[in-house]
Amino acid sequence: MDDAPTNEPASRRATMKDVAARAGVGLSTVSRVVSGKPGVAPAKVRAVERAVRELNFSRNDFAHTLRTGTSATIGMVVTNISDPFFSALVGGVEERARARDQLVLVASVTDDPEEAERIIRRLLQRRLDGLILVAPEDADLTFLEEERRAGTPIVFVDQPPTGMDVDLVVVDNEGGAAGAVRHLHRAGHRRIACFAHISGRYTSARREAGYYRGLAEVGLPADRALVVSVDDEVDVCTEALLELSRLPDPPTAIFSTNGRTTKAVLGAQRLLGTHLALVGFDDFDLAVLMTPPTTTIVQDPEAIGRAAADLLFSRIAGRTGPTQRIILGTRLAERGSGEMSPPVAAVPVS
Amino acid sequence: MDDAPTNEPASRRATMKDVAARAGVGLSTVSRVVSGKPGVAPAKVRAVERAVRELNFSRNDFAHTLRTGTSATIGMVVTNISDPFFSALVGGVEERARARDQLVLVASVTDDPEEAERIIRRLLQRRLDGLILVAPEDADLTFLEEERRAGTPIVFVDQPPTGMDVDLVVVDNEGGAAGAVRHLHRAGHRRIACFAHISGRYTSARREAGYYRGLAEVGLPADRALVVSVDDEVDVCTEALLELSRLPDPPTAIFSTNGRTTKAVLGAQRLLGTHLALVGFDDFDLAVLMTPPTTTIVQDPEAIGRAAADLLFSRIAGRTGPTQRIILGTRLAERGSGEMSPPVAAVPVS
DNA sequence: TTGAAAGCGCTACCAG
DNA sequence: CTGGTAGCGCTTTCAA
Repeated sequence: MDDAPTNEPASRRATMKDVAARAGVGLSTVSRVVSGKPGVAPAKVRAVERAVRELNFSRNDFAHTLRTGTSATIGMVVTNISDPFFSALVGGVEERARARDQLVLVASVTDDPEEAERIIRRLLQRRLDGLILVAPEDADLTFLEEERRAGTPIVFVDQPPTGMDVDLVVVDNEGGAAGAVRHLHRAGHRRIACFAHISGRYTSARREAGYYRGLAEVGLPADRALVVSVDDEVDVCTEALLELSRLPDPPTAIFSTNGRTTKAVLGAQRLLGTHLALVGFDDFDLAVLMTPPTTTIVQDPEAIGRAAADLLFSRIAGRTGPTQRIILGTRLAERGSGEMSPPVAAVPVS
Repeated sequence: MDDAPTNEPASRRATMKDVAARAGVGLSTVSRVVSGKPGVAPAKVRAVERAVRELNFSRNDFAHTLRTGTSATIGMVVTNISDPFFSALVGGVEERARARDQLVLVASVTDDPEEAERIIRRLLQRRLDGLILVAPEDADLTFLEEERRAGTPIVFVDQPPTGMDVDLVVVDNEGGAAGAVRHLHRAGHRRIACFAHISGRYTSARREAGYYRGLAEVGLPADRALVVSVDDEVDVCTEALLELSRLPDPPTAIFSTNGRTTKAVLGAQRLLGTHLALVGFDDFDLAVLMTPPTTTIVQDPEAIGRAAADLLFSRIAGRTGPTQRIILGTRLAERGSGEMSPPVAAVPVS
């Protein structure tokens, strides 16, 4: 019946004005206390803090950002958040952002380049302090130049956009792939096939290039017949495996250019009952539980994320100068699947 | 020397005022065109659109939100974005949000309950339209009640907060676990161990309860000695396995309460060379490539995400009424690891 | 040390 | 149909 606060109605959120009224001080004083600015009498500080607590006040970030022009938020765009590689990447960025008390606005886009552009534009409307981006293949990202000029730092990860000079964090795809080939050669293999992901994404292409470089390094001839284009489907890999087996001089080992392809090859080999040696780019969870355990080229997605975040924050902090590209190394995790398989059967001599 | 735009300086971003000036119309007209409101002369619409393009204008979302009070953004808090389960969950939410042209602000928190509260508060300062939350264990979330009363819809997923009546989406943990036990019983197992995750998180506890229910359903006695607490470490699981094997009447099968534990058990069995039957809650990528392929209780994290998003959006749209809890079913993916292992060796009779 | 007041860029309500 | 104008909640001069 009276105006005592009942429980139901969605009570409007408290603003600084409310706090000021309650604490019996001016609006500016509240602002100063809330943002931790010095030069306020201790008594008033206490009064304000009490009012804040009582009113459950929390500053409206939108008003704050509108006024100051800085949002304490960075954006991140990945092509597929469900992919463990990308989610680990986000994890690395999150970690660094948290340390700086920044929020990360993550958007996951599909392969549709138009949609990617729409989402990125949406993100940018947020007047983010900066942006970390896995460039969607085929997307026209030139509008981002504009954005960078307007003052939003942008860092690309995993793969660079075409035709732009940008801050970038990638791994040494070529070096890693070459190392895989050297490893297989050392194990005695002379016919090494390459399963390249058909999409021809930047990383696959670099890794295929590394495959050729590795062959050259160990003095093996490059044979186009040994390079097949596949995707992550087991069927497709099975088909490719079959075709390879019909070659006059079939391969004894496979290098696969990415994690999903490696898993598909594993599935195909199981289906076919074949046991070609295998080294795959990208580590995965259960590699060690395969039979035999799968040797992989390991990259550290969290480290990539951290490096990208560090680079971005240094730009946000005002570092100028030429664009920077950071190339992270890879590591060979040797687990046995690269070895020459025994000539006939797997039955050990007892 | 003159004021022609050179390339270097970080040119201030265009505002509606700039667009209005350029197009020779009023500010309100620009606002109308930009937000697609009807009732503007076609000629002016075109003029504004041209100016927008020329100035590369994009609406400042902060000002928009400040004015309208709605941010077209929902928040999502997960405990570990790098976990494939949670990233798939986010993927499901993203999918639905995208369809509604909403952005998702994802924050990943650690196990530290204080930090979780800080991050959630930060998120809430953004005046989000709604929040989807995986309740961090042990965190005191009562301050969220306040928030809900202030009008921010909140949906919990995967596990409910303690002591709050909330909108919720979970899977039928108990039913799934009971199904696993029934499956093992059907395969002939009479001594079934349960590997429960030590943290005692909600899901593990529910699944352990389901294990007991399953035993009861098939008329098997509950034996506390068969229930062990483990984490995701291979060592710990190895130890547990060893201990179990020393029992006078050792188990012939294992039910494991979550994906990470299942993988650890797999690793432990490989280490020990044991081959107990195994059914694990949570599916994983390479289950089919294990030897034998691992039978799992499958839940669909993307479906959980979608359901949570739908529930949230219906609240945002104004649906009132009692809280709703949605329980999603699980599915048994039978792959062979639940079968009775052959009495002696795995060598087939030729 | 403090409060009043002028906006940040936008929307929505006016009167025309 | 259109433009002027009053704020959304906050920060930041500027005087007092």
